[in-house]
Amino acid sequence: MAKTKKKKESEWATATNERLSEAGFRRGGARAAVVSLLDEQSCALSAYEIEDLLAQRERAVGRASIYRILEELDELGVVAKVELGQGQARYEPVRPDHHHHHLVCDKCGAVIAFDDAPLERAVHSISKRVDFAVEGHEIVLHGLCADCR
Amino acid sequence: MAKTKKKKESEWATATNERLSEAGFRRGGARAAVVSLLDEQSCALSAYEIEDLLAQRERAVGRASIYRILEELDELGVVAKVELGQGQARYEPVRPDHHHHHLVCDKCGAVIAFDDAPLERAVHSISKRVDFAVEGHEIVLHGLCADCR
DNA sequence: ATTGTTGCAAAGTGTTTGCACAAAC
DNA sequence: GTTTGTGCAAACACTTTGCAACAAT
Repeated sequence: MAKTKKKKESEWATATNERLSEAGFRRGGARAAVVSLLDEQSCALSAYEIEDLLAQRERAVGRASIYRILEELDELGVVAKVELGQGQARYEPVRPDHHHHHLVCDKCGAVIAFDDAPLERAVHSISKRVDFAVEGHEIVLHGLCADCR
Repeated sequence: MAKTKKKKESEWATATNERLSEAGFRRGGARAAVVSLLDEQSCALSAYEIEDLLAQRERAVGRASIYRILEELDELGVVAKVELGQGQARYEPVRPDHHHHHLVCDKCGAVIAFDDAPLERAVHSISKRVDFAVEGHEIVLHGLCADCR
């Protein structure tokens, strides 16, 4: 029993790898490392955070590759790019049953996820009302987190 | 009767100028031009759009000054800086009675304002529920506008 | 062997900062 | 006359692109 390195892979990583092969991508080491790291995340990471974490824990991946891979994953719809008003983008795995939004602390930059059914309902009902083909939405609440308050 | 240049100034510009004096700012030409331009806007402009419009219509203002002025106005709470996921910030006058959010076209970049009471209610109720001092919120719906669809 | 993938360095874009001069008080 | 405001250019931070080497098929 020697498989020490690989942690169990969740549904997201499995589905993502499947989508990647379907879309004709080859299995590259850098992409595998990014997918594996994202798979462990429940919330959004910035490209720099991904770079640092990969350098420490899995396998160093060049910054350009990280951005390229994240863009591919975003286009495939398996990753969501979110802009939380911090001057940088964040990326998180899309798990259809774990849709959520973010609280951002204006002091320390902490990002906290939350979800809310009435909010989703309100957004859905707006989507039907406007002369606009709504494909997605992003909701950011900002203020001070419990620690900074 | 020679006053050809000055258009009528709305409540927002009046209130903003008042806030500026209260806060100890002097009356500078660049800031006056930015305030006057924003005063005419109902929706958000980027720093570059502001620069271009000022160069054409009112009085050219250096880019650095524009950013500095917008930051001051944002800190005074009379301007809102909104990040719509377009890789640049946008700025709009804060009119308490005209709170709104944005639809962003992913194809042409168009920004359209909308408001919705149930949505605001949902956000307000979340604010009370979370362990976080919510100070503001930003809601962006993205997709395709009527023209691009 | 072919074609996609990766890393490096360079270029790009939006924003901020340092500093000297001009303007407001 | 002192202090703040402004413009320019340089510096910055994040992201994208060009290209040569590498790996997957």
